[in-house]
Amino acid sequence: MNGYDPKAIEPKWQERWDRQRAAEVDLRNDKNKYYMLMMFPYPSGDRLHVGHGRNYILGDALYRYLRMRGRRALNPMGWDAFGLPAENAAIQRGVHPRDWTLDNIRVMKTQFRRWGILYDWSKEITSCLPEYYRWNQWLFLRMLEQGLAYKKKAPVNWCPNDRTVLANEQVLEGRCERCGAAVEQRDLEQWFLRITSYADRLLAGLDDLPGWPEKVKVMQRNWIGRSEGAEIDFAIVGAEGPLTVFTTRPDTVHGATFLVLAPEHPRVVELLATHPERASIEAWVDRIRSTPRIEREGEGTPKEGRDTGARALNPATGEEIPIWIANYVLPDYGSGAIMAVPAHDGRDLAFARQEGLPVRLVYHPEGRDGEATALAEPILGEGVIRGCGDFDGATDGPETIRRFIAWLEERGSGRGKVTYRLRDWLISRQRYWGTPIPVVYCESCGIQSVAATELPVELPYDVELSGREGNPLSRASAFVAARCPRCGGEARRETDTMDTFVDSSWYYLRYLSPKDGGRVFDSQLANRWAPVDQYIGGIEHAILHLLYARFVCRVLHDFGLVEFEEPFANLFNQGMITRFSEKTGRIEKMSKSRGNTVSPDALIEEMGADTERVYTLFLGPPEDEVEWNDEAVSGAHRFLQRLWRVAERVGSAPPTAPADAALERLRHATIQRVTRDFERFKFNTVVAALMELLNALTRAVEEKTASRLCCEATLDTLVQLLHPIAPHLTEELWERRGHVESLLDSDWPVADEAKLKRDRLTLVIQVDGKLRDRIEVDAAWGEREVRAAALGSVKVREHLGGREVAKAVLVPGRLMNLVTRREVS
RNA sequence: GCCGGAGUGGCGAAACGGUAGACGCAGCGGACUUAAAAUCCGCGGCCCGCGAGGGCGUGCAGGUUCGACUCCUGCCUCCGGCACCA
Repeated sequence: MNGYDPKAIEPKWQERWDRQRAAEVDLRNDKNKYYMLMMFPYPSGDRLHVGHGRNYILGDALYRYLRMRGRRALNPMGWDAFGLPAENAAIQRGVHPRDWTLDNIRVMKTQFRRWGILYDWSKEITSCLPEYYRWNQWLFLRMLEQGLAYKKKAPVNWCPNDRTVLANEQVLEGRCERCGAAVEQRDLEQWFLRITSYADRLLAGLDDLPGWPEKVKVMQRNWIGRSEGAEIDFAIVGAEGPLTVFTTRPDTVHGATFLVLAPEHPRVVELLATHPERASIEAWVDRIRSTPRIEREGEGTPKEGRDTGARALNPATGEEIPIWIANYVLPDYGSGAIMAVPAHDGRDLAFARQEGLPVRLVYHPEGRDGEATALAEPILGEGVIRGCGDFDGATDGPETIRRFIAWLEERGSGRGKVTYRLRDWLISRQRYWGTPIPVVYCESCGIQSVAATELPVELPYDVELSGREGNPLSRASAFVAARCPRCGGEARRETDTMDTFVDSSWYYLRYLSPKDGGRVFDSQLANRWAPVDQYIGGIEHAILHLLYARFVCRVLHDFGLVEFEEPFANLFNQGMITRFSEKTGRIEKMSKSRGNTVSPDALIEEMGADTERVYTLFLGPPEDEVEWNDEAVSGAHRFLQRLWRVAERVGSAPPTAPADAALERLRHATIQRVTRDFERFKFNTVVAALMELLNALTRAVEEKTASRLCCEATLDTLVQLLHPIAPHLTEELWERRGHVESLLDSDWPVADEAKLKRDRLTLVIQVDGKLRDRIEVDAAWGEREVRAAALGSVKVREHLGGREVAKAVLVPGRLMNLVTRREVS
């Protein structure tokens, strides 16, 4: 045998796995099925670095483990292939997005292969190909038909850099999630999906997901943002129709001393119609409306407002109160209008003080009477109602709120109402590289769906990608020109494309029948294989992708296409890999832009993919953020080299030797530990346990303390347990040991309880909880015998110092604690 | 501000309420070598002590317990999410 040479071994096994189609699953048999899935990647064109490697290596280790445990594991892979970078590459380098993307996919595939990662490539999907995206269009049309897709003119988030609109979820702190540019507000006609009508189901469903990290569920709950309260109608003096506000505190309606509308509120124009300074106020409204979100909604943003001059009637007091417009009221929450109760709300109080508006107490704090005019802080959660008739004496709490709602409903001036923070999902994008929205505009028939038989609406290949303002598709006249499916007349094709999160909202179902040209997916297979048993991906999708996928799953459920409502039974979020960045001078997430990436190519060249895999998994718990240490990689490499060397020498062990039982015990204990840790995703301690076993085996072989048979059995076990983590090396050793079948098809070792037993063991003796001695005891001994033996120890007697033992606690197999203090009674 | 999560050697970390620091990196000492690399063996929390040994130690302060890194209460620091959501 030669030394350990990963450069020879790794390609050999990669080729063999390819040839054997090692990961291909026949879906007709779903016995013992396990659907595992990595979030499909965007083929970005940047070569994958070791930080990316973590996800894929983690998934592959799980996959191989499942296979060895006898599961029929499905592990497909595909490409989230639409998106802006492809279009930007086209603008910058003149490559067509399609060619650029498909090239990147080829490169990424070879990188996966070099890592020794197994996917069922017969199920591959690529979202930018019409075979896939036609079903996005189909889904859209079904949703349009059901009223779940609609078009409306609304103030939307506009990214001036990417020159497209964004969904709410894609705006982080007022900035574009992709490029970081400050998002502006524009009024545009856009397509939306009605996710809000699923808000309650999406919220309730979270309670049925025990296999999801609590953190993700909390984030989704906050995002959906359910709040209970009431709508209250305020009549406008001298105008038709009431102004409706939403409030969570209908019990403070008597304290509402003015109303405030968002500048976008539809009645602003009407209320300002007769105002003497109408022009200047409208100019102010326009300025607020076009302010970037980050400036308008930032915490430190000063409150600004204008009095409309119009007045409303407080339905509780009958009093006339002014109607204001202010920047601190959000247009797209509740009804875009609030009743201001300065006495009991900090924001209203600040605004009232600034503008000199009146403050009226509803809840009067005990012993601090008549302070309303001097109030510096709002009264929250204390006090008793006064001056409100029948409600007098009530205290702040849900019961009082319920009474007020009942009272408002009785009088017809309000009703209980639940509001969500969640907005409808804006899916229109003014970009080329996405799924065309399949509708046409006809002069006489209006918006018309493209007929199902006309799908897919294919993205034209030849378009001019110049980076100019506006969607390149709208300048592709051959694409825009269409026929109205209803009247046959001339029509204009929709040029908006879909948000790429539409692609990823149902792709896990398409993997099950990727080539089916006749339907979106095979429902029967979907009901047998889905939901996905284990989904793995980054925490950055906690809201965006995972919420959309849960929504679309329910839609498909309601269409009768799947029986389940939750797409992913278990979710695992791996942590990211960090490294010191010369550029920023800090330890940061590994990424090309921060210039702190480590390329796997050189690493694999030098030490092999197995070394990278072992190191990556050994680095720390998979869910934690871990720092890449260039020097520490060699430890993983040394481990594999030592394994190789011991495999070469194992044959030299003697036929019989004294310490077989000890090595056997460790072998079985390791099987138990490793199996448990694989189940818990603790790959780092799996590696540690295997290092310990190897250390023991090496010692036994070197010192000739265990027999050849025993050493070989230990080596075989070690090789099997290590296979999910270092697949190439272990396959090679397994083959050299004379095994014929692939390790993937070998049976996972089972720990033998009997082998774990021992006759004598070392027990720790504590005196008053402090370790004082270790003694050899018979495993069968009970408390009495152990206690006698413990008292036989000189050290123990010294520490007892003649005191009486009040109590002796025996933890079998571990320790005995001798307590001298008496219980205090 | 609200909601999560985390604080353990020089570093990455481990530890069903039961011997804190397994495993590894870096370091130190030694073997092999003309030498170096590679490899192998040994040491390694802090303090006192020549030593045997003893004391202290898991962010801080308390509590529960025979026994607490682990459970409870209060605080500090860091990280993440949300944030004028009425």
